[in-house]
Amino acid sequence: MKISELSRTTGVPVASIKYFRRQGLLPAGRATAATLAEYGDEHVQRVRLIKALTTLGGLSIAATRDVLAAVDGAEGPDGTLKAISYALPVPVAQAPVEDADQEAEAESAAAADVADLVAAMDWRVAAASPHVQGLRAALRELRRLDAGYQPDRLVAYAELAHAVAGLDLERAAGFDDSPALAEQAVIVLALSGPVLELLRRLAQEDRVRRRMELVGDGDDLL
Amino acid sequence: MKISELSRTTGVPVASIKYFRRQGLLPAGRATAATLAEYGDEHVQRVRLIKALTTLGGLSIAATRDVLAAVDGAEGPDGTLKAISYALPVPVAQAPVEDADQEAEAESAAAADVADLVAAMDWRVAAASPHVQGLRAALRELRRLDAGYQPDRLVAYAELAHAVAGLDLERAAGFDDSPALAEQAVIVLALSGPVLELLRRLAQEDRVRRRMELVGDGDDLL
DNA sequence: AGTGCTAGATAGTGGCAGTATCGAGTTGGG
DNA sequence: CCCAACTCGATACTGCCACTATCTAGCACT
Repeated sequence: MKISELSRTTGVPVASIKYFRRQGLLPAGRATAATLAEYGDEHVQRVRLIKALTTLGGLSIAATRDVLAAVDGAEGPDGTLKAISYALPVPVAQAPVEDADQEAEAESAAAADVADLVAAMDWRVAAASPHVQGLRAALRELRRLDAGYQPDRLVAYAELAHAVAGLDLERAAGFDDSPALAEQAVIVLALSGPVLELLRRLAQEDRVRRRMELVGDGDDLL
Repeated sequence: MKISELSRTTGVPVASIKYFRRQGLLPAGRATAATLAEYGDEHVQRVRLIKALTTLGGLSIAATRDVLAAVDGAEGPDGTLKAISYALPVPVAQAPVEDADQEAEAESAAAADVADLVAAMDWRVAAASPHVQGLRAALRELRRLDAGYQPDRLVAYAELAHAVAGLDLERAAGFDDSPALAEQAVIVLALSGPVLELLRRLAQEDRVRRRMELVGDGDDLL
C-alpha cells in the first residue's frame, strides 16, 4: 500500500503521516526504491492508534512516542502493563510553588492526605510514583481553594477508582496471549479514562436534570 | 491590595493577572485613580480558581471564561449546576470524519451503543447534549481500533460513573445556601474529574504491582 | 517522453498562553 | 517638592506545539 492509500484508509493527511514518521511514532515503510515504500496493515493500525491517543487520550506527540515505545519494548505482559502505566502522562502540572508558609502547610497536609489514603486503601504504590506526586499537587491546590476533601469522601472516590481499575486490568489481561497484547493494553489503560470522564459527565447531566425536576426542559431527551 | 500583592499572595505573575483581566476571566479592581486599583479577597479567590481550572482542570483560557461566566450568571442552585455542566468542555474532539462506508457503520453502531446505554441506565440526557456527542465519537474511535466495549462492560463503567456523579452532586448540593455556591460547585464539577483520574492511575499502579507479585521491585513503597 | 506519484529535508503557518515593553499617570519617602 | 518605584492599559513580541507546504530528486506507468 502506498502512502496515499494509507492516508485514505485512515483519514489522516499524508503530511501528518510523514510528520509522525519524523517524530518516531511510526516505523518507516518497507522501501522498494529510493522514492517509494510499501506500507501494511500494521501501519494502518498504528496510525489509528496514534490518532486515538492524541485526540481521545489527549496525549501530546512526545507522550505518545513514550507510550508507543513502551508498547514496542514490551517484555512480558505484566512488565508491559507497568511500562505503559508509567509512560502515560499525569494530568497535573506539578509545580512545587514554594511560596509562603501557608503553602508549605497545604503541601504537607496534602502529602499526609495521600499517605492516609494509600494506607486506608492498602495500596502498594511507589513513593516516587508520578501518580502520587500528581495527587499531592491536586489536593494541595484544592486545599488552597478551601475545597479539600474530607478523608472519608476521598476514600469513597478511591474505592470507585479501584473498581474501575479492576475492570480495566481485567480487560487488559484478557488479551494476554494475543500478539497485539501491548497495543490492546495501551488502548484500555489510556483510553478508558476519557470514556469514564464522558460517562461521568453524562451521569452528572442526568442527576442535574432529576434535581431540577424539569425533565422536559425544552430539550429532546434520549 | 495592589496588583503586586495580589501577585505575591497567589503566586501568579503580574503579567498573567493582567492577561486574565484582558481575557475577561477576572473583574477589574476598584479604580482609585487613573493608574491605580484596589483588589480584594474575591480577586485572590478568583485568581486561584482560574489557576486551578487551567492547570488542574486542564481547561483552556476560553473554556475557563465560559465556565466562570456560568458561575457569575448563576440563577438558582440547579440552574447553576446545569449551566456549569454544559460550559465544561468535552474531552473529545468530535470530528465527524465521514470517510468510507465502514466509517458510517462504526458511526451508527456507536450511536446505537450510546442509545442502549442510556436506556439501560435510565438516564435522562438531551439528545443534543455535548456529552452524548462526545461519547459517540469516543466509542466510534474505539470501534475503529477493534477495541469496542461489550454492552455489559460499558454498563459496568457507567454504573461506577453514576456513583461518582452522585458523590459530586451530593457535595455540590451541600453548598446550596452559601454565597459561594456556584464557585464551590464549579470546583467540584470541574476538578473531581482530574482527581478521579489520578486515583484511577494510583489504583491501576497498585493492581499492576500485585499482578506482578514483585512487590518490592526496587521501589520504595508508600 | 511526459504526467503523476513518492521519499526525505527544510521551512512556514496558526493557535495558544503567556511575557515584555511602553507611555502616561501616581505615590510615598527624604 | 522631587524622584524613584510603582501602577494602569494597550500593543507587540516570544516560545511551544502540531501540523502543513514547498522543494529536490527519483521512480513508474502509458
